[in-house]
Amino acid sequence: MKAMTRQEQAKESRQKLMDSALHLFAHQGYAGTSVHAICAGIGAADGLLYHYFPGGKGELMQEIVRQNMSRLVDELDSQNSQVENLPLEELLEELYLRIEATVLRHDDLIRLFIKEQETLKLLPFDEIVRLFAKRWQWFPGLLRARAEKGEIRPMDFESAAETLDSLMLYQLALKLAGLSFGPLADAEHRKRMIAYQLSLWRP
Amino acid sequence: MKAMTRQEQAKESRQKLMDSALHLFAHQGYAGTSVHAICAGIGAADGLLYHYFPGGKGELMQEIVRQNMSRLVDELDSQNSQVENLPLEELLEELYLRIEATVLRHDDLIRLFIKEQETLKLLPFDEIVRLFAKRWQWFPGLLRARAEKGEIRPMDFESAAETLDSLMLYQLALKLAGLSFGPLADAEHRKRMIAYQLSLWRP
Amino acid sequence: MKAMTRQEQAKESRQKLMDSALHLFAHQGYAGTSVHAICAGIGAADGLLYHYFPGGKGELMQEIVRQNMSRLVDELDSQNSQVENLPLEELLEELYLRIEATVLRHDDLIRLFIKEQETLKLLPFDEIVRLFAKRWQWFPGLLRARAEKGEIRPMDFESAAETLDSLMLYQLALKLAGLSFGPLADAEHRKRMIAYQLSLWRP
Amino acid sequence: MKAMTRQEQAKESRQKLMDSALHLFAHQGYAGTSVHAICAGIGAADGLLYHYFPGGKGELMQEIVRQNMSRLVDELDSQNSQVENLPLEELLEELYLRIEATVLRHDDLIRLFIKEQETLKLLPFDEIVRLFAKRWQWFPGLLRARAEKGEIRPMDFESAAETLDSLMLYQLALKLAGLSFGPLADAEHRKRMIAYQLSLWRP
DNA sequence: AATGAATGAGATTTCATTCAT
DNA sequence: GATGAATGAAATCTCATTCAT
Repeated sequence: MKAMTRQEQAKESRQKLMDSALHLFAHQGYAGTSVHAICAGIGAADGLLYHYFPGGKGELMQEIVRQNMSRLVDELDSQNSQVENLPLEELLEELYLRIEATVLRHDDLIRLFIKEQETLKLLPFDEIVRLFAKRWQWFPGLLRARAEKGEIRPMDFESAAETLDSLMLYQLALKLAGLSFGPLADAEHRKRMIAYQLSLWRP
Repeated sequence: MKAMTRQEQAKESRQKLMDSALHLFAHQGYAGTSVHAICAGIGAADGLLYHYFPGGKGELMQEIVRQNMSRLVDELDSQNSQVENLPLEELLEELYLRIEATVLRHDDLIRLFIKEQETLKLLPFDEIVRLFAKRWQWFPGLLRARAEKGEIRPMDFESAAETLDSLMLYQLALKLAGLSFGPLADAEHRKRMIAYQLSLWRP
Repeated sequence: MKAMTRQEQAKESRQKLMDSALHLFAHQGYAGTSVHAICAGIGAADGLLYHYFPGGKGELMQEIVRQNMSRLVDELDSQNSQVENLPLEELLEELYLRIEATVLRHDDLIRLFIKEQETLKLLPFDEIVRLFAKRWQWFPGLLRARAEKGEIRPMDFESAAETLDSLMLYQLALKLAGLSFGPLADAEHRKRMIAYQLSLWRP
Repeated sequence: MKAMTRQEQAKESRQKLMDSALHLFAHQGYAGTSVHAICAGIGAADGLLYHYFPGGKGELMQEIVRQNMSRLVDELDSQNSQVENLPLEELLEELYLRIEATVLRHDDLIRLFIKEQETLKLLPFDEIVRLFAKRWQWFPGLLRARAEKGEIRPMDFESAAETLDSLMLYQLALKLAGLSFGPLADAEHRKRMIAYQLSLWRP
């Protein structure tokens, strides 16, 4: 391993603290996580946290949300590329897999939002609204395009898109909760659900 | 107010403590709620909690989950009566409204489960599995019956039922989270979603 | 069982409380014993203690010491009768056995004195000094009488009596402490110790 | 006062807490001593105790017994050196004075054992049995050697040693209890008791 | 950059005591 | 005579935070 400059060390310690804290906050909640636990998690003394986050646990929390949220937004933003030409069946499957991968990669952040809903107030709301608006335009548009090609029949594309989104998110929620009996849980079931949707859409 | 025997008063105090605690736990989390806050919530001294729950906050939590869960199960159990003969459109609307009413009535319990997922371990799992199994039989069966009457066309009824359930629960989740932009949120939108589903199902 | 008058019941409850408390005080100390434990010990509610001892735990303690101490003094007072004519060997054995029986009968009171030495201040000191003075006269006198009869040789009878007393009390202390390896613990050992003393005293 | 490293200061704080606690436990009992009193005793905040003894009062108690007991054992172990050649009279006096000095030096530990007999369970029993065994060999052996030199007559040396031990310990117990009227309490009395024993032993 | 001793506010818990029933 | 619900003061304990090293 290369020797580290002071600056690099500092950056690493800071990041480790944030990671340790995010994990603990996600699983035990903000109030349920002690500064001591966070520091012990990276083998450091309690005081160190205040070196990097003079505002204490609260400031640490804010930084965590800011940093991780911006990563998540970036990822979601570049999510829909290069699927538009797939056959519809594969496209739906691919969409789910991508969301699932993203959600699982940001596991702890999402758990944190669920556990501590006040943190939602820390979020850049414009950003998020923009994301949703984008999707609500993109997904129905994609379905409409397929209808125009005759692949599926005309219908209420917004409602169709929402139905699929709800199915995916509901499924992911079950997964995060550790409940295994949701509809899309395994490939088999997922394919069946997709087939069902497609059968209804077929012209 | 009627005169109360001492026993009744005791029971009421105990119940008030549980209600106060459930509300606070649901909104601030278990670790974020102090015994003092719980007791102050009913205008009692801190010590009283230990009179009724010698095991402290922990025992109180368990009792809350036990009691409220059994109420919720009872309610869900008797949920589907007297809807079977409605026109399909009204039936779907009625189903959603019933679930919504139940969920909102058990608002705090459900928030508690979401915030403190460990509490799920306190649950009577057989009971819950039974509930789900029952619904997974009942709902597809109902759709099948309608198909036999020619009201809708034949299809994968299990998948159809799951799709509707996911739509409803996803929607309720958004509602609990205070996010207003979900598909079924207002009557208008709800009717549109239902119309969409029915349009696909129509023979 | 005969029916009890109110008065008898009251007396019995009061006495039961004192017994329960003495036992607990003796084993867990005054500070380590809760009013609740005392009452639970006789299957009564906490409030009852204040019915009989309005001064609370403190008054109860005083009453206990007063009552039990006066019983103990009475017993010690009538302790030395009818031994004076026994052969010396039997006499010494008998003396020990009597003290032992008395001490074990007042087990809890004595433990209480040991644990809570402040309680000694509650004692009627004249009474106790009188007791000791009496014994310090009686026991050496008895030995002197035996010497005059030629049964043992002349010596410092006060010191001899003290030696024997220390032996007996030391032994009893070990017994109360649950330590089994003291000199007089079993009959065998006791006889040997007595034989040793007599061998020294023999003319 | 010399400058102290942080480590030394920490050690000292820890030790001061133990000393403060031992003293209070010995005089007011474990249950009768509050954490606040212990900390106030060294001018520290209450929380400090938990820094050094995360297990609280209980752990502190254990550590106290462990540490002080091992000191006491060490001292008792090296107790009998350089007395063996004294004239018997001086030897007996010296033996008592040594035990007395040791006991008074460990005053608080011994009071603690007396007050809280459960602490006896925390002791290293092998160690203690070894100590007693050692003394039960040494003391009678010493008397036997004197008999062989013709200084005293032959007798049951074990019983003789036990008698003396009981006399000494009984005496120390009275002293600790603050009762002044025991046989060895003052030099005068002590000499008389020793003279009495020697008079019996003289050939 | 990092430590961990020390603090003190506040959380949890225990318990003697009161009093209406 | 007896109960046990309720109180509130004090005890135990936790924890975020500070700061000297």
